[in-house]
Amino acid sequence: MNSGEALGAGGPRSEPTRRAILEAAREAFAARGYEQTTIRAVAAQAGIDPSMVMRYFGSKAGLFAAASTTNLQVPDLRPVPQAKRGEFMVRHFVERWEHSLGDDTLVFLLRTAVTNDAVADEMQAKFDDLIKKPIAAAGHDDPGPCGALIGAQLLGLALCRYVLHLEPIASADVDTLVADLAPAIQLHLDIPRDQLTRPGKPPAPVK
Amino acid sequence: MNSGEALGAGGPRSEPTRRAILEAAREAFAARGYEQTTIRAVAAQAGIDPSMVMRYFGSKAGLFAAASTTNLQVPDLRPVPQAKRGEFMVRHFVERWEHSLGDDTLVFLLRTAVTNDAVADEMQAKFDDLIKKPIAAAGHDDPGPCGALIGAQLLGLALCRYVLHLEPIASADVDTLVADLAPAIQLHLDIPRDQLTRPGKPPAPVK
DNA sequence: TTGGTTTGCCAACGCTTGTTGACCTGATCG
DNA sequence: CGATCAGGTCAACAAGCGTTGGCAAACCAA
Repeated sequence: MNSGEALGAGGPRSEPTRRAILEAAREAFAARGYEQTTIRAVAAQAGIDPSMVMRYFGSKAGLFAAASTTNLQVPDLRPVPQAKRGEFMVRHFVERWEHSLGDDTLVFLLRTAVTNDAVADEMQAKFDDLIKKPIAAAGHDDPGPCGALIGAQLLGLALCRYVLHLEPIASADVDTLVADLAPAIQLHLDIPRDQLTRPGKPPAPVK
Repeated sequence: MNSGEALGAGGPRSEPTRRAILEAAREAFAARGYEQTTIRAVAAQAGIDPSMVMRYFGSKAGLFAAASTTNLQVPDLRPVPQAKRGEFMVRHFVERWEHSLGDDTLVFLLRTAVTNDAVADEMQAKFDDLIKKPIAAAGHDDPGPCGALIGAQLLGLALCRYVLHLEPIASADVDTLVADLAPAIQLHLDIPRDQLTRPGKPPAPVK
């Protein structure tokens, strides 16, 4: 939209405020979702005036876009032996999620992706990078459907544990979770995909 | 809060309007979530005045509560042979979700449960009835963790297919989905749970 | 010291929201 | 026929929202 990034505050002296706003924004977006989060509340949490948020990020949407750029850590499956890749993936994501509870990135993304279609698209791209690409790089035949199935399972876990607080998943410890989910993930990595998620397969309606 | 349900319109002549409001409300809540849905929009869709919604349901929260009471169909696993129960459960839920796209109950619940804690609690109770109870009735040893894991997987599927529109899950046909997910569900039904999700197991920290 | 730029606060704008109360209308019933 | 009353409309309220423009103070280069 805008070419020059002509936002109000660009000087080096404004960095602390900028970071305070972003931190408050991420926390608020994670706690209450996009619509329910108010610029006034973010500004109050950051200890400055609401108009400052506008000067720094242009609009509420701009603030959200700035707050949702995250540095993701992509797992490398290649050195992991085939039979242990399921467990490795589950542990990788769950441990990252556990440690990122400070900045709330995951809940923040999940809460908003569900309400906001643009964020949902962005999340799809993110999951392609995070799941399908490593699977493809590890030499899997069909990373598309396989990655989607694994992604669905991990997202379901995240949803139940961090957003819905569904017991006993919400209060299980990490090792238990990994032990429980690893076989199912491994199954999707191992299973030969002769008849599975492919467009245009010969229809064989059971009913 | 109120003891006598003293809402404005209770006569039999108001039934069509009441149903029109509820249908419009479910559609709107499913499409846009709780906060984003306005009483004015619901009223317009139902072809009446916003104040009528207040007379019928008291408040926006009351409208939501009325719109979210649904009749769920609990699967009966007992006549299904053990080895086919995974496939049966996946098919049962996916087919119900596919056919309920007319009234949007599922998306409606998912969208709101993510933003609204009270709805999340309600959803947990609903999933207990829908998943854990049938598993327990079928004689499973440990329906709690097992049901939660299956629930997480099914919720992940629903989230990816109906809310996030994650490809290729979003546009896969039902039979493909069932074939893909059934083994993983079956795995959770079959697996012996010696070391799994139990509180108070001896801690064996890997790290 | 001077002068311009940056950082910030304040007060207000226009708008939408949920909600309310006064008024109309048409069916029902004595 | 006239009274009654539920079902429905209309206009307005107070509150909260994102957003804007003006103005004070702090900073830094000259």
